[in-house]
Amino acid sequence: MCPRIVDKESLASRELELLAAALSIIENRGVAGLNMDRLVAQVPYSKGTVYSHFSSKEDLLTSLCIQGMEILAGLFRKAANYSGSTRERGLGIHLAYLLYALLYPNRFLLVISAMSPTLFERTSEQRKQAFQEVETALFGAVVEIVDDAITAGDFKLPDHMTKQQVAFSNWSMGFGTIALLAGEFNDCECRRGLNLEHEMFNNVNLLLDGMGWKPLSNSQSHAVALQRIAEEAFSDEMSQLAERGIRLDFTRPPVPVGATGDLFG
Amino acid sequence: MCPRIVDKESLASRELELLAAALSIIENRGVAGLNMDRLVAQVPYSKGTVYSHFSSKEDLLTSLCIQGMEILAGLFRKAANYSGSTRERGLGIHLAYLLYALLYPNRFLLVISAMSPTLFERTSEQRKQAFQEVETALFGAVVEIVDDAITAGDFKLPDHMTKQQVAFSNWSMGFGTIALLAGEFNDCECRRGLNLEHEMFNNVNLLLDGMGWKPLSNSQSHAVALQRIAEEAFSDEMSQLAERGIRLDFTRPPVPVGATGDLFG
DNA sequence: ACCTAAAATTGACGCTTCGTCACTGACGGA
DNA sequence: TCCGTCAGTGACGAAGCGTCAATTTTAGGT
Repeated sequence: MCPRIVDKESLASRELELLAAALSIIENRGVAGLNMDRLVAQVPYSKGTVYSHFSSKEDLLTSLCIQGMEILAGLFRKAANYSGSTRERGLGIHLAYLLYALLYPNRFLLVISAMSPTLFERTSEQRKQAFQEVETALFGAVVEIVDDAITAGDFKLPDHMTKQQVAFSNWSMGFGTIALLAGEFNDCECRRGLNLEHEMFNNVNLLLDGMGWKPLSNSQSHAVALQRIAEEAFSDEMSQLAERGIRLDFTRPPVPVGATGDLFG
Repeated sequence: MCPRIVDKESLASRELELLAAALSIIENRGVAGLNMDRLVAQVPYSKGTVYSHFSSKEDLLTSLCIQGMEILAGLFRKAANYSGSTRERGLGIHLAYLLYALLYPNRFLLVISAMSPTLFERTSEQRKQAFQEVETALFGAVVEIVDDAITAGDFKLPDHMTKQQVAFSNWSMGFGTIALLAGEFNDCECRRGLNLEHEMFNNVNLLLDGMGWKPLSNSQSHAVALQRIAEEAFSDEMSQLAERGIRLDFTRPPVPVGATGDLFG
């Protein structure tokens, strides 16, 4: 009359195990290479058990997505806690986003997939809600910095815009830049010569200047500030990147000229 | 020794027929609802014939994507030919992008899907090349306007940036804004109260101001200019939208306040 | 120690969908 | 009339998803 107790803890850890296995499959064989049979084969549980955690393959992918956004939230927190001007902290948020995309490219691509209804409409309601919660948390961190900037007088809300809208324009720019440049799969002529970290901060600084977020950009000064944030707030992430042969140096002159110069005249 | 002649023309028109059928399935039952058997059932050709046009389902989707980008290229041309200041023509490009996303939401979502390797890595080489060609054409149209702006003296290339990079930052902002707001599927709290057309031009004007593209923004004046471009260069598209109950009015005050105000303080 | 019943787990199976390939038949020349 | 070629066909094999009847495990109750 008193059957097995559902041990919440080991249940959660098993879910992590499943997610880790799924991610490793994706890393080895691409998202298309992930299928439930393969996952089951790689893990000491049966299909039924896997399906007791995730209502569908898409639910699993969304879950992986959420996990990634939680990592990103941690990075955002580091940026928000950085002691510097509000503009520097704003740059820090974008740096966090950039580091996330470079450290976990597969996870970033999953977010893009999650925008297509195909994926999202087949995830469980519960999971969708979790997704929105992390998203709100991420967004909230940005709004907070905008708020601080207003309080500090570094920045005045543009006409007819709310804090939320300002945060959103930053999000749009960050997301758009990374989405278009992430994934080497698509090395179209248009993008030849473009370099993710440089375009990211070119774009963001133009935007922040446009909204009058002080101190305004003198590319060189911002490059130096950025480099310091990277070293001080994100030393771990920077060295993880370095281990993979990716060395970010924001003080270096922007683009290795060539290749692109002639294309568009 | 002289078997059936491959009539290039009817071959091309059959391809259009297939694409139209595929799109109508997507419109009725979503991307997930599109499958090759259903397509074959809806069309007076057999599976084998369909597969002689498209090497895989993904190849078909990419093809649909390309077709959409060609439509977009047409809209870009209208914007580029508009007789007004270079900044107005720049706004026109973004307006074209917006109209495209509103008139053909399914096609826009396909572009997003196309960013995920899952889709792209399974399309034929030939199709990939076609994709890059349209993309380059689209991008070229933007670069051209940037060039005109420099020539006209409306705008000075920011330090260390090329025309290509400036065009790219516009693309990032436009794409990011639409991608995050398109698709009602994802109506997270963060986005409540945000309105695609207003955010689009808030964001773009901030960016253009940031790069010093004259005349600088006085939101009201730009709103009026935008409204005129919409009416003069895109009257067809505007009325198509109106038919579907979507009335764009850029001179209206930005956001129906409420809902969002309290959420982030 | 043994019984019992609910919960947890299993994996074979049914179903959908993709893409192929052996076949058909239409057509023009010999 | 016969032949060779090739567009077109659709039945079929392979692969993957998700289910559910059967089995095992667990922890009180006796």
